[in-house]
Amino acid sequence: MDRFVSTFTNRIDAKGRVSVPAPFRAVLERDGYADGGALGIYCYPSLDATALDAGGERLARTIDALLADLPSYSDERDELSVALYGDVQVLSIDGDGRVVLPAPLRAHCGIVTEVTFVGLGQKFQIWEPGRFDARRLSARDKVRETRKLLSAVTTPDTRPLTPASGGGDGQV
Amino acid sequence: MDRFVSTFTNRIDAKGRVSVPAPFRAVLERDGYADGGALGIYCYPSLDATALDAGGERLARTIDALLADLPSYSDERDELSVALYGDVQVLSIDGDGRVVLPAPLRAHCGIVTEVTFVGLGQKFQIWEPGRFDARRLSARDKVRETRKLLSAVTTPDTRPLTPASGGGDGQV
DNA sequence: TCTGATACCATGAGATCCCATGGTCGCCCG
DNA sequence: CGGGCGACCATGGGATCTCATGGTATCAGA
Repeated sequence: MDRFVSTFTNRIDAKGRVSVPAPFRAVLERDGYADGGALGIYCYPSLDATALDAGGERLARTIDALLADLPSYSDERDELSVALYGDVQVLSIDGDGRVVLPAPLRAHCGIVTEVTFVGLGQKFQIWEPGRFDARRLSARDKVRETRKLLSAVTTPDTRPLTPASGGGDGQV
Repeated sequence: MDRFVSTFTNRIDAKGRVSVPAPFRAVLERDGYADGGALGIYCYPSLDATALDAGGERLARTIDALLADLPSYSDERDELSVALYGDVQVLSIDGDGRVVLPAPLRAHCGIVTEVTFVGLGQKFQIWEPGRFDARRLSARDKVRETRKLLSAVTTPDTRPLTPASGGGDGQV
């Protein structure tokens, strides 16, 4: 399976366009087409970070799967759908491999002139470079602490240790 | 599969016309024709929310399927039929991609000059922008609450290793 | 004839596409 | 081993087209 891996920082132009890193585009192409025939990415504000979450068709299917379990015509389902689909934007990738980041999404992460793409395996995130730096540092510390904790205590509670990941993240 | 995704706010004119967002129209076109050859949408007041539910042919078939499960001539089925079919209107889309929202439907959601279209995957909803804002916030909170539950249930497989990422955050 | 509704037309702003440029990396040939 | 050639990729700008929105004309029913 192809994954989104490593980080790239690209410049945003006056029209709000950014090049999606070529390796990410390659993954998206295998992943399916998110924009009715053309290549595109699903993108939405992260719930607990000042960043955007993004991915391809597979990400969308994950959301489908979440909602499929809930009964049709329940208010609960509608409400979750609002958050899961209502906040999502489909950014279509143009012939040059770029997407337009709409102003509201940029505002959510404080993006001005540069954006950092961060591979997270199944999906990737979009950050303002400065904020991501800070995040990265604090996350490293956290991972170290956690590791000590885990090795000290014999029973790792809930979740398997994944070296680079600080928490149980990963699917929508 | 095509989904209704993201939100759009459009202006309503003196005749009660609104443009259906172009991406939604694209989905409807693939979805089938709801108005005997011309493009149209099924639309009815939401059961639980001050909004309208709307969709194309697929939505209609979903309702059919729902009713088919209930025993014929049962009270429950009759009630549900009335609730689901009784208030349904077929709004036909004109050559410019607009529909006319009848006054009763507008009244149900408190719509005056602007309407917000919210993609919910299989269907979409029509809101008065102000009321939708509130709904959106509560929906986001709800997802936050439900998230652990969801990820516990739905974690497929794939916890890919993400070398470059420090942040173990960022799911939905 | 009057009224309400539907279809047709016009326009401006925003988004999309296409082409051009510069820089970097890898490869091949000298 | 070094130099040069070519491909790929990020970036900028200009032209074109789509879309939302307002207005006018046409039609049917009352």
